[in-house]
Amino acid sequence: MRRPLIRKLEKFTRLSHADKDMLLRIAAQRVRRFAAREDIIHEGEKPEFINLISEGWACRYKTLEDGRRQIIAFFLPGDLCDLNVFVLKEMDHSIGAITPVVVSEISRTAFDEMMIGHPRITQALWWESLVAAAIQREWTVNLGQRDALERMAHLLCELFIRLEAAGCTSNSSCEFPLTQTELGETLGMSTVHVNRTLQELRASNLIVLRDRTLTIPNLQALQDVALFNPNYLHLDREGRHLDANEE
Amino acid sequence: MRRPLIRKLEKFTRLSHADKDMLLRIAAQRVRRFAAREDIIHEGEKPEFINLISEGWACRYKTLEDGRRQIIAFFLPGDLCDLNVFVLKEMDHSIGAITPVVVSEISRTAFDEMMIGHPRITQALWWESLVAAAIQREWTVNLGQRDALERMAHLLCELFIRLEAAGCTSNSSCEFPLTQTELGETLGMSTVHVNRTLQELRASNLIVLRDRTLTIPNLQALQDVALFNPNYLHLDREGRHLDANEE
DNA sequence: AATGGACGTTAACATAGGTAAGGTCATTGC
DNA sequence: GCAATGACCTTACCTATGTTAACGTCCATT
Repeated sequence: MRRPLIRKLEKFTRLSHADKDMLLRIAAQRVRRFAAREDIIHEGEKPEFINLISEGWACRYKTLEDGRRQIIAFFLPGDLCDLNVFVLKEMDHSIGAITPVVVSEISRTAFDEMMIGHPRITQALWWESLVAAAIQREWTVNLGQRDALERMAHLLCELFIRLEAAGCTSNSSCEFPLTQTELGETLGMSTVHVNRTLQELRASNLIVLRDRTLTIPNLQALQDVALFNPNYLHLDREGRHLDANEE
Repeated sequence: MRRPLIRKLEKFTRLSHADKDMLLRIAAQRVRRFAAREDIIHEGEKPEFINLISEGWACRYKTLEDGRRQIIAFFLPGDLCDLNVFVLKEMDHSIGAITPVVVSEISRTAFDEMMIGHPRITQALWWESLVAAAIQREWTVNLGQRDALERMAHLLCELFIRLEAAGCTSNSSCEFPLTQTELGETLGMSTVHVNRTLQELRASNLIVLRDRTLTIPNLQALQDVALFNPNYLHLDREGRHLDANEE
């Protein structure tokens, strides 16, 4: 097992054996599987669990009355849905599987237990949720200011770096299950223009994308095209905040 | 004093006198004033406090290397910056005043104290931060899927309803200090097109905007143009989650 | 009263990106 | 084997929005 969550959290802080055991135990408690394209939670439902994506890709999305769909976020292996979601009465959006997905449901009690007994995990989870918020903000910038080519390049950089943090890349390649339609729904552009844009990135040798595999031969070059600044992912380990709970 | 934070939190839950006193006391501890256009926090700084906007409007924003600026969020009276911000090493964006602004700085200790002694407040603050996240998601939808007219209408609906929750409206009017440039930086469009779009909304009698005052004669009509669904603001009091901490 | 800046407005023109339509290729089911 | 489907790709055409450049108004400053 690749344990993407642990792998990712360790980008931020060191976890003890007890911490890691706890995380593994919680992730094993209630496991559910979903087929590709299936909804994990529907808009309007009352959330009962925090969902942890253990395997596969999922997304948040919202659909307007007239059918337009916007993908709001991607969940990659090791990603969690909102920690505090219990506070809300109902979901204002849906979460759907992109590939076949394995999800661990974390109950409120299990979560509270963990918060009390494992301050290191708690802090790491807050970090992870702040990073998720930072990503959402960066998407706002992406949609508001960047043109199609920059936007696409930016998304690819972000996904690649996040996959790397979860241990889901090898060299300069990763699995890339998104269809051009989904890319369009993410970046606010038509599939036709997604296609044009991908062609352009291919022609400049910035990406190789074939058979659901993405290769980025020169990440820095792609970042330059995208005006990509990775600071919002807060991945530098120095960022951790050492406090009295230090073991 | 209008106490916009208390007013807003009471949209979600009932607060005891002790709760309200606590909030007032914390808000009075460290007060700072900023001039219009002044930065409250710069990208790159280490955040030391949670900022509460007591009076005036502020915004989060990010600037790309080449100067393009995107406003990522607005802070209206009663709004808080990220609760958990202490966890991060440095700000990945800036916060700037739009109007002259009064800010209460909340220290980590004050915040922790409050979390321990006032579970009702704690819960209400988590609610407020989940709503902020929901707003950010809705902005993603706005920028990704809606055209200029819908986008503008949507923003105006959201701001008006949020101001209402903070007690900053009278009838169908509110102060509206944003310049057309700032609207453009928010909605990802040129100032010229902002102007065209506002003209169009005026011509349809959907808004009156003059002398920094916005009037929305028929909010429902504006919502219809915007495909605006207020559920993401989670303002219905029934939404509160009553748990063992009930007093 | 003159100057300058911030903001709003308008017009003429340019273009990024949308729409519609249709084609290829692989996969699946009958 | 053939129809149906879904992903991808392409072309031709069209439009929403950007760009540039004027110009007007209102204030604050001198």
